[in-house]
Amino acid sequence: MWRGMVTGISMRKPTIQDVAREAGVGVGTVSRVLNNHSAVRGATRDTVLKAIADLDYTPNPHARRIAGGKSYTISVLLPVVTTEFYVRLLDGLETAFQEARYDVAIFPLLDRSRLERYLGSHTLAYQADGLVMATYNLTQMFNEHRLRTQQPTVLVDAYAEGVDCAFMDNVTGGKLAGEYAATLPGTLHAIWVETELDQLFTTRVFEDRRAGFLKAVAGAGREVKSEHTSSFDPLAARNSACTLLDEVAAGGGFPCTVFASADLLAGALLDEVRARGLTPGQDVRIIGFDDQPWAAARGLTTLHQPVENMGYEAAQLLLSRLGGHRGPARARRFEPKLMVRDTA
Amino acid sequence: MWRGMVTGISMRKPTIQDVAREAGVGVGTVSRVLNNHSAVRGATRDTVLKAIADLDYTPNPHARRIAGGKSYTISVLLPVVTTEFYVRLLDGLETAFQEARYDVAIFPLLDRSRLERYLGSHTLAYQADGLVMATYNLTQMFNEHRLRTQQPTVLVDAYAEGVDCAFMDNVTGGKLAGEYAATLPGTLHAIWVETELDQLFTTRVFEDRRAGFLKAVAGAGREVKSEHTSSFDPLAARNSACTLLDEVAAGGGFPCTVFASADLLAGALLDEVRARGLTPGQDVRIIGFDDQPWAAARGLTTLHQPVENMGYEAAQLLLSRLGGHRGPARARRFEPKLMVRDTA
DNA sequence: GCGCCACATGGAACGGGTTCCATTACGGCT
DNA sequence: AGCCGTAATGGAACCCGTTCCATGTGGCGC
Repeated sequence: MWRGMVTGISMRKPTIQDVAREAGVGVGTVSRVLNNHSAVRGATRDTVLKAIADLDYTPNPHARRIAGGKSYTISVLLPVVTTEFYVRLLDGLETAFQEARYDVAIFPLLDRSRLERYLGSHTLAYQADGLVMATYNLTQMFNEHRLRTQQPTVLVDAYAEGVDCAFMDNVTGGKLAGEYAATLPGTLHAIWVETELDQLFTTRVFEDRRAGFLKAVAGAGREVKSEHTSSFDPLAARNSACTLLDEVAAGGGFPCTVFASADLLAGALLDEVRARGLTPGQDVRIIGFDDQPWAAARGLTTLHQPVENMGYEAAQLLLSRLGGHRGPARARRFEPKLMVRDTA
Repeated sequence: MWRGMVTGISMRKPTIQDVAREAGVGVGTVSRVLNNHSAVRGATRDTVLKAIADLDYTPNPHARRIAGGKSYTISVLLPVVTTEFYVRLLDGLETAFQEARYDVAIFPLLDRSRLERYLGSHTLAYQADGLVMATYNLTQMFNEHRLRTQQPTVLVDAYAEGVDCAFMDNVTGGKLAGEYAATLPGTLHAIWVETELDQLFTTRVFEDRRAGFLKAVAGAGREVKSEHTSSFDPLAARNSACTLLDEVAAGGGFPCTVFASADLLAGALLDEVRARGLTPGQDVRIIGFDDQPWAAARGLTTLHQPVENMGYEAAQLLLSRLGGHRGPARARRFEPKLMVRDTA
């Protein structure tokens, strides 16, 4: 039920017929304008656009779907929607799909059973025209699903042969941190996140950051004095910060430089450094990773990941397939960027 | 594009026409069977259902929407989707709506700007046939939205005059905790969660639990020796546990009974009790609140909230409005249930 | 046996887009 | 001026359920 905004009088929601009549053209022309099927004269297009604006017309998405025989919907499968990373990823994805007049349906599937329920379900899986999967390793079930549905698919934050992918180059990220750290005075240290091994997700992130970091440091002729680990949780992060600082104090003392491979770790370290009356960026130089929203405010030197951009480009890969593009699988690699601020 | 499962040969997805032909009836009859419009003879219904099964037919939701002139979609607005509480709430909501052949669109809107963007948006807001709002306080904007769209609305985990509501009775929850705690030996203590005052959300939860608890304890002729607060975060919870235990040790000593008004607090307390070599359920009796998934495993005595049930009933309230029910706003109250386990 | 009514059923019209074919308009060429 | 080809355009047919009206059926009462 639609009601006119101004008058409050009940009136039908305008249809493409109304627009066509208002603009003095045929419905086909209006449809062509809406979908950018370019065979429309400029003047005609303007008339139509004016009529659309005048009537405050919005095309009915359901009618479009049934007429077009497509759902104009993309399924996005990801572990959770509330972390910084996925919020930004969705931002990029949604921007791109919106431009192309596709809807996005988001499925937060945190465990294998939910993922498999999705992949096995007719109703859900057949509904979409395309599939975006973030951070998942490809299971056997996925391959069956893909074969069955023939759905164009793109992987984000993951890599596999034979599928379009967009992923962050964490090795380069670690390398950038390492190269910069090698130029700083004092002993070198690192804290890594130890991820519980879940086959379901791509968990090479921290291994990659580590590989890049160690290689770069070694390449600069320096050595890493100590490496620590922590789980991804504030309490554990604070503990590992304590351990590290105790060790440095007991050893050669300050200054030192620490690559904290996630901003969560870097933040906890920063807290502990301050709590001990030490000066960040002087006694203890800290390089984080992620560029969380608070990082700039707290002056944290860290690696910024172009996550929105990655999402946008992933969507483009999928859209090109939906537009009929054939050819071998493509992979897009994205590089983090070092943001030098106060802490290092 | 739909492909037959068995043969792999490309074939059209079956339509209601196909079903009608297969069953030897008219399309109207098939539609009536699908929608339980009861004026169908039992035998005919069976024939139709068999045809549906044989053809593996699923109705096209988009066609249904455009033909029915409704979206058959309910918008669910909530702060986040990943916490235990909302996962369970959604479970109940989705069960009920699925039974009624309604789809659910979930909008996690954590801040005011996003909520207002939703409420102000034509496209989003008009799309749905009904609205479920969880945990939000009603803003001016909501009232305008409701007036404009005339959408049936139900509030969950919140209460307001003039709107259908379903909410958890935290006062009774606190009362149950208090009554039980009053029967236990030793001094009585409590830890409350201090919520930052956000006008956007209903944050009376802990006030209500406190009111119920204090009243019940007083009613049993006992007194609360000390009350503590903590923010909702593991680190702070652990700290407040330390403070409390220190205080008890310095005072009359053990045993004592603690009502930790959220399982997060109770868990941290349990950790600290164990860390100090004390025996939970003996030296320190702990009553939590929430019945998190791990609570049973760790033997935590706590209050279980029938959250799924609340979601289900909230959906029923909305569905009855969608079915044309008139009449004054109704409120459904749900009571937590005490789960006595090892810790108290 | 006849008339009625309630119930059951078939199917046309409809809803709002997309697609495609037939038609028109127009610029360019002889 | 006359002809042609192409770009632009109108609109019918179509997509797939729902709804509603007209038709058909059976049972019941007299």
